[in-house]
Amino acid sequence: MGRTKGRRERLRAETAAEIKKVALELMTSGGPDAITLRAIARDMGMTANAIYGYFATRDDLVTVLIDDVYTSLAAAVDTAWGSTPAKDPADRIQAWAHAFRDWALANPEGFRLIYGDPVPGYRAPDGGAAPEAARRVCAGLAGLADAAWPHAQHLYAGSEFDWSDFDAGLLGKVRPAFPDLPPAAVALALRIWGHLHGLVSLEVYGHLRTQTVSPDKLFREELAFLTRSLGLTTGR
Amino acid sequence: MGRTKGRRERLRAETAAEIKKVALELMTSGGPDAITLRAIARDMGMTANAIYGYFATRDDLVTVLIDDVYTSLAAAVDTAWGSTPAKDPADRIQAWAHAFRDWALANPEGFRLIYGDPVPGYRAPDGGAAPEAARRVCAGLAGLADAAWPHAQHLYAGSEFDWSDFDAGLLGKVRPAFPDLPPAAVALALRIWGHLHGLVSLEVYGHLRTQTVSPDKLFREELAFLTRSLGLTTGR
DNA sequence: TGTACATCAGTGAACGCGCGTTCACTGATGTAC
DNA sequence: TGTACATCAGTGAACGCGCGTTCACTGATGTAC
Repeated sequence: MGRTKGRRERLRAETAAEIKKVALELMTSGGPDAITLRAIARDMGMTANAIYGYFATRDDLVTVLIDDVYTSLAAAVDTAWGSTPAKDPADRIQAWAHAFRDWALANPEGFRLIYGDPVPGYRAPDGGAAPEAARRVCAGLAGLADAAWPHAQHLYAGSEFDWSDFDAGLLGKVRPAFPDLPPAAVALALRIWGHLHGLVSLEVYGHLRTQTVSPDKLFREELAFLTRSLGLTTGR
Repeated sequence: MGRTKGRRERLRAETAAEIKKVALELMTSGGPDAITLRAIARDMGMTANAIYGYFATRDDLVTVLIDDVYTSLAAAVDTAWGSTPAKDPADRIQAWAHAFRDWALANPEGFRLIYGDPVPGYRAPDGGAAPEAARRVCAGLAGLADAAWPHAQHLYAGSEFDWSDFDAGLLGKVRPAFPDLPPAAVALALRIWGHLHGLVSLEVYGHLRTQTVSPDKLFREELAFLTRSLGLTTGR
């Protein structure tokens, strides 16, 4: 009896998952506004209004999509970080960065959904899992700077940054987790984010593939220079 | 008679320019797919079909928009580069990079149009000014690497790149202009592009403003580290 | 085990909307004598 | 300078389309006795 009920629930969950999967696939081929209930239904061999049994509205679907996708990115980078020994900062940084890129290449629609043009007509609601996932990614970046800081801090003696340069919300996330991090290191974290985001988004949006056939080699060289410039030696 | 004819032509050109301006404004507030003939016409107090007097089709309008915008970016970076003395590579690099960022911040819609999600349903035609503008921006980046290479090349002794890593089209643009540039320097140019693109696109898409109130300071520090890591000293 | 009932995933027709595009037109601006 | 004509920017109605969403419904799946 629990069994039969479980079966219905499982089918429900599978259909909901398929709706999300198809929505992301549609986005890959046609941009964020290709996520239409009718197109999803068409792909699944259903009628459009069947989707209302799973999501109250199109915006609800998009919200769940963003939450899912963001959480999956956060999990990917956290896992990579956690499964590298803490004593080797260069390896940890490289693991985090590679996890970031690998996730983006495996989920290009997700990357666009999070970091690209907003879905037309969509406004993010207050709740949802996305803010928490954003916090984790953000804390991950701060962790990169934190790991490197003991070796790199002498390079930042002349940094012009102080706490007032940063958003209070960001500091609220970062300072409790990394109490020893100075403003210059937070700026370093943002710069590292810029480096990673730049190469990855050029690649996801197809601008890099038209220039080089070896984007991974480029990314590896980027990380080699990054860790070297932070005074770290790497085992990789 | 040349006068009166000139007047009509001037009015025509002004209307065409206004259509393009309004189209970009619409994109700012609503993403690329907010560029609809009806919305443009509404903003201008015209009927939608009046636009057909200026552009044969909506895709035509988008094509002209992209051409215009890309050409204006190419002009901005070329001008900045050209108006800095060749003897000071660090200054030239910083001028080029700042021109890139300043242009993007002044034309965020343009930046998204060139580097962001494609306009839904739009396919770029073969002709147009965009490829030429892309070539100029690309050559500009190669110029950055070229300027820095004499000072920086010792850092790239172990580079794994060779000519086969790059797209033939890219090399066709770059090698004639910079015949002395080795593969490692082309990779450097792409990495620099990544750094600039990363910070600028994070800023244009609003991800940086939620973290720091001083994105210019961050960009300046980025360039300071870049030129320093390339073995260049700067007068700025 | 068999039958009557409840649940509920999905249907099919319909709504109002904004879109790109076409068409026949109007009326002001400019031209020719 | 005055009049007849040509140009051409913009109008207004209409088309077919895909969209989100609502509604009353059907029919298979599961439940209770």
